Amino acid sequence: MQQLTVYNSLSGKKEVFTPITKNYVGMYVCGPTVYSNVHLGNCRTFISFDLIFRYLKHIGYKVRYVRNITDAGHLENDADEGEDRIAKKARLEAIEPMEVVQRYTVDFHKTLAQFNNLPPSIEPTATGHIIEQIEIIKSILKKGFAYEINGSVYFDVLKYNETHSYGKLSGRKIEDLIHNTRSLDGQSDKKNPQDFALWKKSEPRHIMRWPSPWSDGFPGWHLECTAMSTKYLGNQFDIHGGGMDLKFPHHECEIAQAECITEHSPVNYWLHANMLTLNGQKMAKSTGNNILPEEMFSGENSIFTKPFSPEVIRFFLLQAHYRSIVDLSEDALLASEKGYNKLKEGYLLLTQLTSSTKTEGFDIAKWEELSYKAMNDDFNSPMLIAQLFEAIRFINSVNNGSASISKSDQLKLVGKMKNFIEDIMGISFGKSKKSDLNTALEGTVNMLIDFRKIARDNKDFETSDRIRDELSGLGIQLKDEKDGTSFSI
RNA sequence: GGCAUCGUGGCCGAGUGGCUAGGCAGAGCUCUGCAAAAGCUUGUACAGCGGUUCGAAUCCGCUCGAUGCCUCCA
Repeated sequence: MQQLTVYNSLSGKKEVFTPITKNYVGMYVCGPTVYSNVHLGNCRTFISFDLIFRYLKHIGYKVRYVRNITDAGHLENDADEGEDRIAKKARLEAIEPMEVVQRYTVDFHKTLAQFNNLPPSIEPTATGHIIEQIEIIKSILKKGFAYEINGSVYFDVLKYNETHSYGKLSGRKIEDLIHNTRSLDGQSDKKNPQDFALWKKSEPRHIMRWPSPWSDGFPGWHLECTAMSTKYLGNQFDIHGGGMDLKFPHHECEIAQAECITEHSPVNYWLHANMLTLNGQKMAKSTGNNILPEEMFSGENSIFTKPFSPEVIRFFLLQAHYRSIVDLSEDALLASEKGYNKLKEGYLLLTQLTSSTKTEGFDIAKWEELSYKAMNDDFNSPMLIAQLFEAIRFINSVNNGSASISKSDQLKLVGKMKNFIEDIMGISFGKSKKSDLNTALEGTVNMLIDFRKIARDNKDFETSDRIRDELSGLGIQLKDEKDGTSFSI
């Protein structure tokens, strides 16, 4: 087995992946803020890391995958004017904050399940780790890298930068930050605009609040990920992932928070999934440039002329590398849908192939090697898909009689294809699988095929075409092959 | 303005210093009663301009363009 290499955002290079503890991987991925329905752009990131999680497990690692739920602590504007996002939404809808959290957490889980994502090993919530966050703030204060003003605590970026390097993940220099950080009007307690909140004192109207040594308030956003990742994965762990848009300032701040206490890098490999765009622009909750998965599945949206299934969308996303920007367009989805169907047909055909004494026209060992090579090269799913289509071409050739496969190779290939398609890529073929047809309906279609054959033998093409066309209208496609007629849905 | 990433054939999208990515669409052929499906054949693409090199789309520089981040964001 070749070595796995991953692109580390911290070094800007592909590096050989070596876990801290042999055979074990600790992976933390920043989860969603649950104040609205998860949109398709959010899903892309989680599908990307689902691929990574699945592959790490497949090649034998025991993976602890931690993905948080942010249910408190997101500042909406600049710190001092900010209010908790969850709380604001709750007030607008006159319900409890935790009701908002519950509703959108359920939506999040349901949506990811539709995309066939595996659940993470641990899914901690920010509100469940207030105590841990307070402890970290105490440590940072003790180290002298934070200061308290009016009940709020801020991280002192300039002070930290004197002995550490703030900006090493995103390639920023502190001077540029000082020069470029927008200073909003209003009475900020912060010493410097680039400082960030560790603890915020709640205003009286604020519903979500917890007691702390400094004030009744709530923790800063960056802190929760530090608290939850280190609690479950240790002060130093293997992989930290998230969307590209979190690189700065969120992940940069996480590094600062952890390093100023432990004096070593908290994360060995930083992995960032790139954005999904719509009309060439990043999808975002705030701008309204987004589409919900449910709107894609149902077709009830103003962007696409037809619905697309979760399986097709997942396949579409995996056809691009996780580090490239993908633009959502009807043409691209349509092409993927056809490709997905071709893959499905070939995959289902494989088990039904008539085997020969030996395999000709395909080198399964070489094919398998190239397939793993693709995934070992920074999880290159598009290249793996290209390999899958090589196998599909071979399967179709066997079906046509221009290639052959032995019984043992057939069994072997079935297993490998299942590994790559279902286990690693998480692609399923949903309800349209022919085996899911109930036997009565399948028998009926086969009966119609028999009648059509009789008609064709009698050169009654009017009848035979009518059977074919009407079945086609019902979504059942007949395929005349050398030794009879088969069908697919 | 600063930082970062990217710019590949009709569309989507990998990739490497010299060897076919793949999918969709198109063309021709085979098969077929006709189709569809499938198979075979077919596309001299790598933003522009310089430079390094025996050789660059792949390395370097510049120009142009796009996107992301610099404020919450997957």
